[in-house]
Amino acid sequence: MKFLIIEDEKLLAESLKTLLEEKGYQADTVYDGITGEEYAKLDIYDLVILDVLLPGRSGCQVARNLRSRHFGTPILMLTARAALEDRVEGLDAGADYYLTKPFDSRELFACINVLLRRQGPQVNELSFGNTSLDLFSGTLFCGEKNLRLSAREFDILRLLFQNPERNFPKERILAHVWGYDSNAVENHVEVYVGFLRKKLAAIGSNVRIVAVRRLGYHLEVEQPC
Amino acid sequence: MKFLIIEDEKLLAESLKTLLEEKGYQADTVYDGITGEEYAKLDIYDLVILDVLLPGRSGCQVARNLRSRHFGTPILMLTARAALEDRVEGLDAGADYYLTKPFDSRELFACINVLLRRQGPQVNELSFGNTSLDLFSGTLFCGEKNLRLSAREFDILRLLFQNPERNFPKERILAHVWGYDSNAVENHVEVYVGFLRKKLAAIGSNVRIVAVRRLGYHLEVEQPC
DNA sequence: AGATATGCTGAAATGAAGCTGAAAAATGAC
DNA sequence: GTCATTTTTCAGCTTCATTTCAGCATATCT
Repeated sequence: MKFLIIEDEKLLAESLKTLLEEKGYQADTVYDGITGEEYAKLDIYDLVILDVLLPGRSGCQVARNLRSRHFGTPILMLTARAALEDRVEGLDAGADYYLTKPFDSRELFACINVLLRRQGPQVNELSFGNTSLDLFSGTLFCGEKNLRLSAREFDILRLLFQNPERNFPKERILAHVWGYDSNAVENHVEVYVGFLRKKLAAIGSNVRIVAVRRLGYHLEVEQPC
Repeated sequence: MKFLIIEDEKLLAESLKTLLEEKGYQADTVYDGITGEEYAKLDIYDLVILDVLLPGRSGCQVARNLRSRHFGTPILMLTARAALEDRVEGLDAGADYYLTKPFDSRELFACINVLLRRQGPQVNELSFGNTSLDLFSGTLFCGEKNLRLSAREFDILRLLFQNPERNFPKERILAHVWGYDSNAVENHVEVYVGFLRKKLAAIGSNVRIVAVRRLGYHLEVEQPC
């Protein structure tokens, strides 16, 4: 679970990061709107904490830009400005919750829980075709057979299982699984897709990982002829 | 779109109902927690507006009971109690937003929009005629049939679907899809338009790609003769 | 009508994107 | 330390989306 904190008061940003890390979350901090928007666009975060008053580009503008590009991650907007107009503007810009400084850490965590909870009920198993992926054990099930996946294999397959029909470019898989700043190359994804295809075949799954050139990978259920 | 208002101040409940109906929503009002919970369990509402201080059963208790039964409808909690403890308790109980009375109607609608915005699966598509283009999967849908597009086909058709009636000169399509500095020639566009016309026909679409000499391509819905 | 420009199409060539097997390196358990 | 497993690297191979091209069709102009 990884958070992005966009907040120019470095002291507050760092104390937020510390708070989150104490709860076992990861967090990246950036200090201006333009950089923040770049980071958010990587689409590797589960929640964005966004200040309104920022150098470079206002939080509202950042939210609007992101939402216009169908950015789906929850945004928690944070600000000292309590005026009604600001709250309405923030929410209309695409924020999912508006919290006024100073706030209590319990309230912050209550909000975070709400936003993460709304991401859909906590499932512990994803299914597609005749196959399911156990999220706790990282095990692939198909009928009686099952197979343990390695960490990387699991991360990739979970991403695909979450949106089976959607195309995930290698670039995005790299950012999601290896991290945007890693020096992993696209061939890593190809190799792992190879591993996963073998494992799917080994348990007799009818799920296929299909490559669409330049657009990425997605899942399909094999059609019986 | 139907709302449930659980609020014991009848005056406020009715004015909320009126406000919502002015915006074209339907709303039912109930005045105590126990009845409210019964109504909510019908699971026919798109959003529940829930007061905290209620006769019969508190709003927090209602929310907790509902959430423990996997009640998924968004809950907007409404109250005069602004204390931190109350906000945290309300959110932890399962509310999705906590609004303090007195509130402005603009703020109320901003919240409602936030809560309704997140409903439904993440679908992102452009439609024209009887056909739609899924932007996540690069798939063309028409009735039951669907077809995946290649990267270039997808880029071109997305451009056309974004402004169906507008003419796009080949030169502009080249710049947009192949890039300004590419050495692609106009025949590439012609060839791809050919591919796309075949695919549109294959799924029975009534969308035509029409060429206007010198002006470019645009979309039209085929008129039945 | 004839000439010219523009758009359409099927088939073949090409090359970048993706695949694979094997080996090396890293990690972690014991 | 060993051994097993996972991850990374790499070079050669395959394949299919893209490109190329030649010829045909249709619109526009003189």
